Amino acid sequence: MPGETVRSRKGRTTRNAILKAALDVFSRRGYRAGSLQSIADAVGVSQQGVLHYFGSKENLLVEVLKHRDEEERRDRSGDRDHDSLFARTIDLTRRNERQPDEVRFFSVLVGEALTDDYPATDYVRHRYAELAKISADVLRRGQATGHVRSDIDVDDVVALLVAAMDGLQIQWLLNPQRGMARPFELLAGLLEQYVTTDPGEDER
Amino acid sequence: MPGETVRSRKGRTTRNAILKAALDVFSRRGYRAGSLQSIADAVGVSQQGVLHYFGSKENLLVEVLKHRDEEERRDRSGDRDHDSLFARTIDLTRRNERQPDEVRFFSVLVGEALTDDYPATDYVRHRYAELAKISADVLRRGQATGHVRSDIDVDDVVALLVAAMDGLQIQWLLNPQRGMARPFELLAGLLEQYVTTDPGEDER
DNA sequence: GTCTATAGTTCGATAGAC
DNA sequence: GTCTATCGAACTATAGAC
Repeated sequence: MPGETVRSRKGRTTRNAILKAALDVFSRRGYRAGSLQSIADAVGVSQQGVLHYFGSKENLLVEVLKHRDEEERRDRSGDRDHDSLFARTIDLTRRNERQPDEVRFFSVLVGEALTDDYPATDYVRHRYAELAKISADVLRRGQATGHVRSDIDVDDVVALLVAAMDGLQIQWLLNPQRGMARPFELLAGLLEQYVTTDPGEDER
Repeated sequence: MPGETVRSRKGRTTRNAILKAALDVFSRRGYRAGSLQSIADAVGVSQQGVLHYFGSKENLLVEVLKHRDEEERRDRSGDRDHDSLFARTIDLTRRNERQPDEVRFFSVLVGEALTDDYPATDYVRHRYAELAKISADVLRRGQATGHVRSDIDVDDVVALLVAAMDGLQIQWLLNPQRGMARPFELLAGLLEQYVTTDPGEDER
């Protein structure tokens, strides 16, 4: 049925255009202050046209998050297993510096997720938990193979690494002149040394 | 004129009650989503009563920020000059763990400040610039007295320190079980060592 | 699939009585 | 200093025509 195919193709592209516009609007205004009308205007449809595809504003946010998750998984697929956690995270920082809209989208989202009655707080919490688990597992594998000291608190290291990335993103978004890379590489270097070096003599 | 005094006293306490309620509402809902009505309800006045004292919602935010700045200055007044930057920041972290509402207020505010047309973006930018300047100056004084290595980038160290604090606050607010102190003390220890230790032999 | 019309809220702000 | 009344704007969502 050619008619069906054409209609569904058109729906697809419009749907994708809405997803892209929604990311942009939510990035520039946040979810709460970003209106369906402004998203619709960016795509060239009516506000009701947006709701036709996604049912509600909240569901639109959910779909934007799913879409971003998929694209992130694609970005990360180039990660090499033998790279250290810190080398991988530096790569991520460099990639992020090339997509400020996506970084701002998440930074703004996290801020809103700290407030009450926010539809994506559970998503954000889950996202942090998952990222911490993946990162901690990398370090634990290093401990198993003897590449990482076994007397360090892996969770503290991971929390610090993730925190630095979040905080540097904020500073970078507020003042893009200074990049994120150098302070982050400073931390990565210190942590790399910290997790691999033997403890001092007083510990043995 | 006793009448005048009584009236003005009443105004003062109501005004302060509004400031306190506004911090609470903005902390739990953000500035944009936090309504004057909910602030008024918390104080026990009408929405117009709030506007009587502050003129506009935006001005109310400005006054809340001024009020917080003063209280912070008071908190910091106990800082001892001979403490290192890192010791002072650890103290700040511990103080912050005792006032989650204030921490959330600023974390949410910073997230909103990343969006367009936000009335406090300049304030937030200025706040970061000032904090960075004060912190960098402490390290530079250390360089002048020989306590801090002179071949390190002070700005990178400060950016990293501030970033870690911001990021750990986010994680703590999302999941209060794990405190901020331990990962932050890990960083403070690494940085303390980094800024004071001599460079490796390859540098001399 | 896209539109118009519109319901139903909520919000910040102004005017003016007491 | 605090209130009631009210305006005007913005927003999400539903109903239904084409």
